[in-house]
Amino acid sequence: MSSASESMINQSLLEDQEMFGIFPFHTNFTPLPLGCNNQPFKTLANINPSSLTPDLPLSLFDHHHSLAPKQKELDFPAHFPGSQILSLQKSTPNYWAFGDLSDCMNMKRSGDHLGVSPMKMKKIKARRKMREPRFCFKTMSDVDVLDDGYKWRKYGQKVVKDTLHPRSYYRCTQDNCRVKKRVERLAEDPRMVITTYEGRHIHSPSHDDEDSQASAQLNNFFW
DNA sequence: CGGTTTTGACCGGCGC
DNA sequence: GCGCCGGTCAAAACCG
Repeated sequence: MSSASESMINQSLLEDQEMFGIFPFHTNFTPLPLGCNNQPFKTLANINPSSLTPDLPLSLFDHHHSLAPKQKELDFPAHFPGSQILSLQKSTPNYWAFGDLSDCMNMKRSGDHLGVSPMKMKKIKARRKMREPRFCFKTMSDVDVLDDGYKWRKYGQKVVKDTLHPRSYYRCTQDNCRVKKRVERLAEDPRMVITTYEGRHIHSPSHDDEDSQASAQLNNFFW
């Protein structure tokens, strides 16, 4: 095993401990709650709003129950007119259900989303510990792949059981950036697109090389 | 010609 | 074990 892969493991462990994300989305999408729990997602920001373009608002999220010292809550709709909060939920006091789409869906399917047995939850946590940070959300959209400012290469497509629409798998095209996302349509409502992100970008979005100071500033907070 | 998509094969985890 | 299933690989096709 090379030292490179060792450092990759260390990095993924680090990333598991803190999960921040700035997620850009266009104003014509309608983010909706996933429905695992009624807990609203906290929105946080220490970003400079003037660095945001009107057609590409950014949202900053923290999936921990405690806030990082320098973060503060932000009224998103007011702060970014035309944009909407991505509504994401946590399933237990310190665990976010949206962190894993399949768990989320399993809970939903069983009709018992709050009643996950402690044993199962233990398993889920153990498994997740080894994973990159994740979150997912659903939007009403005609297009499958939402423009989030990053460049993606498709590396797979799969028909998942009991769904009509295939799931697509994407990887960030940037060298050494291991961020992945998957996109699928909801079987119950094909107007809905579910996007799941996994990992954090090691770079800012590439809206084709107009690399500004602002994006460099934001770099630390990107996925 | 280089980057991206397509698509069947492959593989590993999990439940039985 | 075995089979199912979701995720990934990789060769070929596609495309600008």
